[in-house]
Amino acid sequence: MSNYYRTNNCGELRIENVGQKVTMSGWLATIRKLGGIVFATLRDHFGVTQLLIEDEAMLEGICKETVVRVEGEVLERSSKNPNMETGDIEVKVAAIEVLGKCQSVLPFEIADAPNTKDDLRYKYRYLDLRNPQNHKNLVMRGKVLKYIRDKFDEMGFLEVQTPILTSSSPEGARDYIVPTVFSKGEFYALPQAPQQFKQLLMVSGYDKYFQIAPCFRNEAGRADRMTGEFYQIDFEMSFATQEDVFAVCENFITGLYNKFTNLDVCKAPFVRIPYKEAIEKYCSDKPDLRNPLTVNDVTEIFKNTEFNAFKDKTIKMIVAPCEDKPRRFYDDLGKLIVSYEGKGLAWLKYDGQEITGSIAKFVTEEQKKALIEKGNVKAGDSLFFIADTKPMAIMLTNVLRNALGDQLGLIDQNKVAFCWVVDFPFYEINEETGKLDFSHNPFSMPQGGLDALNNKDPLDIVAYQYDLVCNGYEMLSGAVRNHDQETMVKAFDLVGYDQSVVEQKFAALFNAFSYGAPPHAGGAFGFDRMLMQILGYDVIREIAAFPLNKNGRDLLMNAPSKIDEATLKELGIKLEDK
RNA sequence: GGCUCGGUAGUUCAGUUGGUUAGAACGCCAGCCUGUCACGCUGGAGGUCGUGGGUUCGAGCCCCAUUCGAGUCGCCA
Repeated sequence: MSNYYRTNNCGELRIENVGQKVTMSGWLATIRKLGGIVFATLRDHFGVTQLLIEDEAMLEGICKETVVRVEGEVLERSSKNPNMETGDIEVKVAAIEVLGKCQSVLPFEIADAPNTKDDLRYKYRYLDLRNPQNHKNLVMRGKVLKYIRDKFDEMGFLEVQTPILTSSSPEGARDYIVPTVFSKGEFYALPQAPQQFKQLLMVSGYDKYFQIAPCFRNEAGRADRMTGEFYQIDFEMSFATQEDVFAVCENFITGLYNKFTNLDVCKAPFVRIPYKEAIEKYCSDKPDLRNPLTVNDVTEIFKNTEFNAFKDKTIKMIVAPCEDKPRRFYDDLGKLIVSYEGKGLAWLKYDGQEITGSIAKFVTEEQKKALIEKGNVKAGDSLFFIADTKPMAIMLTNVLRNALGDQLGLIDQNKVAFCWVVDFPFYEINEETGKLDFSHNPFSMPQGGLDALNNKDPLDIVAYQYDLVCNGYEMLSGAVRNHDQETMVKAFDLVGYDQSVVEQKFAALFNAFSYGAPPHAGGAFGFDRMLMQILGYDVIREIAAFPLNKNGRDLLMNAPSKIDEATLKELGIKLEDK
């Protein structure tokens, strides 16, 4: 492409172009005046090229980040810069034209953008994105999106766009609601996920669907969780089993990570860990398998203890090599546990001969022996104990395991460890009501089907429900769906809902299943979180073009914002006085 | 909604037990400088210390309230 503005972009000129007359346009990234001679750099989407300006007067009134068009000749540099792709050449400028003026004082320096406070960066995101590293992240996002579309296409999936304006869903997160002039007092909701639509597409016979789907949840964000809106790689397959889904995902995800990272990606098929085992072994349903530490349940060993802190508690133990760790190390871990509302952290040390430590005097010789055997304790190991109610003990032990792995340097940052967590329980006892409730997705298929629902203890039923976990992050959640009306009615019956409730709450899907639904299964990857990991960030907003802050505020466009009285009236909305 | 941390120059930060005129680096402006690439040197401008109260002879610093931001818990099937 060659036009008035440019014959070449700022990233492409090399030594073989020396002697050519060129025109280039871009932003003046740096200006270095040496007296009589000026070096500047010109930056665009493609790269950076050095300009040589022999008459300082040509830059009169022009400051950094001004958009200019320059004409000149490509020269070989007398002092080359091996750190620059275009570092062998420079363009000797014959003429400069200002295309876009710039203020002399910027809110922050472009080169230093990543070190600026986030709120300022997002208010001036268009400047922040000029920073070459930040700029590249968005380019990578585009490339990853293209890879995903190509790959799913290649695997036989059809991309279908499902509605953004839809109805409020009765479960899950809070919805964003949207008023309309067509019907005062009624509202659309933005989809939290295209769940029902994609299942309906299976009923329509599209066989394999996918979508890079915008999803909306009216909940506050976190460092690793987008506020408001985010994207899922959503897919569904007809006539597919759980294993078919796993094969598709493993093929896709290993290909993706191998193409876009230099990390050591574990080979497919990935380890499958039943939910129950994950909780026992790691105290987590999303274990970081790079962390070699595992959990021992030692409740039995302390069954008759006189130690008050352990009495009638669930007691979990982690054994970790902590030789040479100072007292402070243990105290800080204790503080961490307390910050999660734990009572504290008990610990012991083993030197090969003796067991000592904070709670040693409360532990009998017999118990010490049993602990050493149970935890396969070696000289130099420390034993950490969490004693609490069962749910708290599990939560706290997970915190402890992650902290130990991190602080003892046990986690290989170069590795990508995937695993499937499978066989999630279908039902659980609701903590508040004490009644039976769905533990996850009421639409997933209970293993054993109708027969299991009729004949098994509900708490023993597991679902064809699965999570793909990567380095401790939940990367995908999915299920084999329940596509049978009778089974669905029974599933809801067990938690006390009669058929009318199902018909009412999930009318479209329930009705559709009465017109011939294929067995189907699928899932959805969290796209943003995946990309964050691929690009090596731990703040998810970094990899979105124009992110909301954690409170859902768009600092650049100033959204959400008030709307005028006339519009409100048209929508039939009255605001409460504050 | 709870808890923790933070808001001082355009930016990133320092600011001692409360005590003269609130500092540094980078950036900006001016001058000098012909091979820089984090150019260099000299000088200069730039601050309602988030906001509102209070304590005190005196507050960037202590107290109360409030607001904004970050992290986290709740929440996110």
